[in-house]
Amino acid sequence: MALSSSLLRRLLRSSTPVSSSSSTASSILRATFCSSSSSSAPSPTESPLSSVFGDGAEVSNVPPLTAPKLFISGLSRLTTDEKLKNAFAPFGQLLEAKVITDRISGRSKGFGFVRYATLEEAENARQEMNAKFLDGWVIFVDPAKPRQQKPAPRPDTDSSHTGFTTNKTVGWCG
DNA sequence: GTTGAGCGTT
Repeated sequence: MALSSSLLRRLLRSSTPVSSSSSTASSILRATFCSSSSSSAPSPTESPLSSVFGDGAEVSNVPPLTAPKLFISGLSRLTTDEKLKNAFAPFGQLLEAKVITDRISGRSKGFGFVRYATLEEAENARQEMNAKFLDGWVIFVDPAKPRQQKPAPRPDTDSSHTGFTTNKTVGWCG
């Protein structure tokens, strides 16, 4: 089933810590893989959902990316741009790989961005690096949202200079 | 020196 990394993250993070304080991520991964593997759900009756989706429509495949830009979350605070770059380098040509760091504290915020040359490389890297270990933390790869669509919208054109002369034009016809 | 929600600077 197609599970958004965000949702997964929420569930994992909000869930109470396991008894083992050591391998928290391992259990998470195992749970993730187990859920997708165990398709032997004893359903007494046919699931209505399957009929809704119709035949031919498979939910197992995730929708393709719309941009070669990926949003990496779950990074360790020790992870830097270089580590991220080295981690996503063998999956394609990285046009840009940067870990977002707070300008005040100067440390990584825990997420970063990677941009590939083509969507194929991005998809490959995403499917290959999604829910993988990096610096001891499980990272999640998701399509990045556009930072700013239109930075400078210019609705006005002729009202450049402060229009005070317009008053004269009106003419109060007195 | 560090523990966890989220989308970056030019």
